[in-house]
Amino acid sequence: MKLGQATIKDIARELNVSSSTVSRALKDYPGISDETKRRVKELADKLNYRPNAVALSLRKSKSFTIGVIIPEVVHFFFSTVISGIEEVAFSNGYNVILCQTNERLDREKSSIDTMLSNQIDGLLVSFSKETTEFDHFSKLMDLDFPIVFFDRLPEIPNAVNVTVNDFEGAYQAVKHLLEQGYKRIVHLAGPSNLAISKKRKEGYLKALAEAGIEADESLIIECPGGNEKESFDVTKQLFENEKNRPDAIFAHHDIVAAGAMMALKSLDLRIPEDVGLVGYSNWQFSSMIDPPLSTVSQPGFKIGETAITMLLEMIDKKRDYKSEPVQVVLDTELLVRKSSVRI
Amino acid sequence: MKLGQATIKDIARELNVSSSTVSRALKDYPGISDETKRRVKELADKLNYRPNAVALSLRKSKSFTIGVIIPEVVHFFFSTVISGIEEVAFSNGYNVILCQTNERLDREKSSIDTMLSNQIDGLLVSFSKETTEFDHFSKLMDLDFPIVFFDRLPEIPNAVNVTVNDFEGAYQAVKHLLEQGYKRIVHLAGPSNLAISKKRKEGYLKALAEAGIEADESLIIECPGGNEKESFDVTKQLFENEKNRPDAIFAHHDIVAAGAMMALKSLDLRIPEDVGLVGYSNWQFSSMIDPPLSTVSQPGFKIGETAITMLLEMIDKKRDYKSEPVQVVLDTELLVRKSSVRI
DNA sequence: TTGTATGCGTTATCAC
DNA sequence: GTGATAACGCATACAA
Repeated sequence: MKLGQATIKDIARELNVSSSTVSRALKDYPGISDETKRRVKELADKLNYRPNAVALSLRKSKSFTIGVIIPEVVHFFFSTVISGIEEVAFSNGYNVILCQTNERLDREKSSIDTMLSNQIDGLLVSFSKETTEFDHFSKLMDLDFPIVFFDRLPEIPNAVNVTVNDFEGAYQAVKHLLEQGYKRIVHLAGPSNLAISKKRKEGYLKALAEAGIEADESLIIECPGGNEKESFDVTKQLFENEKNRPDAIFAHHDIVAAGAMMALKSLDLRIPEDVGLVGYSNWQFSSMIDPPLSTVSQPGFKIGETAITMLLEMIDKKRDYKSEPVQVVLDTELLVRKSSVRI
Repeated sequence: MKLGQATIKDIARELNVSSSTVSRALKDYPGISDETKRRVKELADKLNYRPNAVALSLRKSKSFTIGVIIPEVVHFFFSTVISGIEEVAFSNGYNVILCQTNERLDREKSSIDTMLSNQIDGLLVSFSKETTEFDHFSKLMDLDFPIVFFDRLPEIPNAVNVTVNDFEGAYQAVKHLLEQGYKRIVHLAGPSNLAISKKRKEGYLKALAEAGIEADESLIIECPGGNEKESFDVTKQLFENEKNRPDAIFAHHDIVAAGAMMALKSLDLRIPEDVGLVGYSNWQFSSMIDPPLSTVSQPGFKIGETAITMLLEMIDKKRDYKSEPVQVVLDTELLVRKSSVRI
C-alpha cells in the first residue's frame, strides 16, 4: 500500500464520534441514528474511504483470497481454466493469487508455503509433472484445509477433484478412427506417471479390444515432452518405412498431433486419405491448421468454474466434502474435423 | 485461513519467554543468546511455524503483493506476459493477484478497487478496449501509487510503460511484403481507439509511402472483433471480385490472419503464390498452419519481466520514475515463413 | 444510540 | 539479554 488512505479512525475523529460508531454506521447496523449514518457515509464517500481488506483478514481470520497452483500459464487449456476460476472468484468477491510451477516440485512446495503465509482460504491445484508424492497436500487436507484438485489427480484418498473423462474421450476418439476404417492406429502417449495419460491409453486399448484388434505395443509411443519436435521425429521414424505402415494416429495432445501432422506431410502422406489423425485438448490452432485437426475437446472453462465453486462451498462449509468426498468428471466432446474423415 | 497455525505467541508461551524475544530470535537479531535462539528456532520448526503475512502487511503497510489487470487470460500473448510477470514476482518474494477485465471498463474499475482494498503495493495494467478515459489510473498516480502500463498505452502524461515497437514491426512486415513483389496490400486493422492499432497502421502507411505507393483507403479495413469469422467474411468479400484484386494482406493479429487465410483458401487462391499474408503476435499455432504464417513476434515474456522489474523499482524507490518517466519500447521480430515468400 | 476495551499476529520502542 | 507496551485497521462484547 502507499496511498494515504482514509481509515475509520479518520472519519471518527473528524465527526467527533467513536470508531465503533463509524464502523457500525458504515454497515447499517441497527441502533445507529439515521442522522449519524448519513453523516458518516457522506464523509466516507468524500474521503473515498475503502475498507482495509488486510485488517479485515487479520480480524476475521479470512482473506477472501484463494490460491491457484498451475504448471504453466502459457498453455491454452490452463489459461482457459484460469479464466473460469477468475470469473467465479470475482463474482463471489474472492481474489485469486496465481502461481505457476513450471512443472517443478520445489516451486510447487514453496508456492504453497507463500500462499499459506498469505492466509489463503483455499487452494486449487493442478500439480507438476515432477510431483509423485503428495504429503505436502495431504498434510493440509488432514488439517481440514480446503483443496480442490483439477485436471491432474493425486494419489490421495478422498481428494476432492474435477477432471474430465479421459478414458471415455480417448475411447471415443479411437472408436471414431476405427469407424473410419483405419486399422493400425498409433498412440502417441503422455508421460506415464500422470493419471490422465494412463486413462487415455486405457481408452485407446478398450476401443481396439472392442473392435477385436490386438494391441501392438510397438504402436504405443510415449511423447513426454509434449512438443512438436519430439512427435515430429517419432512420427517420421515410424512412418518412413512403407512396410506395415500404420494408418492413423491418436495423439494425447494437439501439439503432439501438430508435430505428427508435419512429419506426415514431410513424407508426402495425405491426411486423411493415407493417415487419419486425432489430437486432444482442442487448442485454439487446431481448427486453423490444414487439414483442420479432429480432437477431443476438454471443457477448460467449466473445469475452472466447477473447481472453484466446489472450493467455495468447502470454505463456506455449505457441504461437507469430508464425509461425502466428491469426484466430478466432466464430459469431453469429440470434435470431428477433416483430419480423420475419409468416408 | 483455516489451519490452526502456530503463532509467535504459541512459541513464547511454551518456552516461557516473551513474544518479542521469539520475534527477535527468529530473525537473528543481535542481543539474543545463542541458547534462546536455538530453542526458539527448534520449536518453531517443530510447530511448523509460518509467519502470518497478513499481520505483517498490516504492521508494515506493505503486502508484497502486486495486482495485474489484463483484458483476457486466454490470449497467447497475454498469457506469455503473465508468465514473465509471475517469474520475476516469485523470485523477488512478491505475490501476484490476477484480474481479467474481459475488455470491460466497469470490471477494470471494480477490480482495481478490490485490489487497492487488499493493499497491493503496485499495479501492472493493460487496460480494456472500452477504456477511453484514464482518471481511475491518473488519480492513483497523482498519489504516487506505482503503476506500470504494458502493451496498451494510456493517454496520461508521464505514464511509465512498456510496449513493443508496433510502428517498426508493422513497417518491417509490409516492407517485406513489398520486397516480395506484392503490390496491393490490404491492412486488416485493429480497433482504432487503441494506440497499438494506430501505430501498426502508421507503419503500414510508411512502408507504402517509401515504396512510392499511394495508400488506398479502401484497402484498410478495421477488424475490431479480432476473431476468425469477422476477418473471414471481410476477406472473402474483398477478394471475391477478380477485378483489381489485392495481392497481399497484413493483418494486425494472427487470429485475424488465420481467418483471412481460410477465406483465401475457400476462394481457391494460393498462398503465397497468389496472395501473400503476414500476421502479428506469433501465436502458438502460427507455425503450424498450412502454409506456416509469417508474423511479427512480440516478446511477451520479456514485456512481463520488464514491466514488473520497473514496478518493483518504483515500489522500492530505487529509481525516481516521477522525475524521470520511462517508456520502454521493446523490439519486435519479423518471422518470415512460407505465407509471404514467393521469390 | 453511542462509547470503551480487547484482540487478530507482528514488530518497534522503550524500559529493565 | 529480555520483557512490557503500543500500534497497524477493524469488529465486536460489554457498558453506559
